[in-house]
Amino acid sequence: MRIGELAERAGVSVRSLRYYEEQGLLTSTRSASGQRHYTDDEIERVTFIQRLYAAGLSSRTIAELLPCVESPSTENSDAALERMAQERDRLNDHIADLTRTREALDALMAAARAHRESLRPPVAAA
Amino acid sequence: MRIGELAERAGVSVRSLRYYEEQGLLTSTRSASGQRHYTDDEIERVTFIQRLYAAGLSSRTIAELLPCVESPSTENSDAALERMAQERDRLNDHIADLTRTREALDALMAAARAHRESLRPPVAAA
DNA sequence: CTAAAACCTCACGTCGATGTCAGAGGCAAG
DNA sequence: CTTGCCTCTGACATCGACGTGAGGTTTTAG
Repeated sequence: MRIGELAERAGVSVRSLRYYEEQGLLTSTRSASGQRHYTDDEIERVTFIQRLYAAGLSSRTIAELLPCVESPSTENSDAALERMAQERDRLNDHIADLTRTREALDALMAAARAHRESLRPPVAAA
Repeated sequence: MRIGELAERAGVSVRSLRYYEEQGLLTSTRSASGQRHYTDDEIERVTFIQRLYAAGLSSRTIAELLPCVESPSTENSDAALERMAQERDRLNDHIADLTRTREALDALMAAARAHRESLRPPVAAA
């Protein structure tokens, strides 16, 4: 498929796909006229890239991890696996932090609701 | 305390504190010469602001929520509470997404390790 | 009193993932 | 062949939370 179709099916912009290629996250075969062509597998790859971006990884970091995804355990595997564990730990810490923040928001909302109910007469719970 | 001390105790830069004030997230009393002064309470407020930034909220969104923190249930409380619930939900979704990503990373690491062990002779687990 | 350190207000620089525009070529349908 | 849509490269624009430096005042330590 060509770049437009991949973009639509993966739910990203054409611009982003070209950017991923520029960053070494994605490859494409070129037709004689220079147009990029992709296989269906690339859809999954793109969504995974998006997932890593959403997890706060940079292009450079993703580029370090993806070879490990492609071909498990080549030469780089040792370093890549360590890098991966490191990013997993960072992500884990981040999740814990966000969870605490969510709890803080919950507490604030509970306090606000309680305060409001202390003002209005306690009608049947809406 | 003055801005430098608050910055150090809250673990942020002086620049950030001025920026927060510019965005309406933080207030300060000014001395005759124009220097900012803060109370101990502001430390907690700043760390909470940082927490919200880490949760992916923008300055503008934080500015909408903080009044609700300051004085629970003023006039704005109804809209602010809804805004808060909305952000909590967004955060919740984000946490779920990150958790899935963490699981994906775990799976990848497990696969890489398994692949490696299938090559090297199964020595005693290091 | 004096020098160092902290503070003030602009205001421009940065970084990373994308948007967007320009100018040119490719490809299928009528 | 032409019309219209897709694609190409290249390059500048954007946005948000700061970093950083200039140029000047205030506070503090000796």
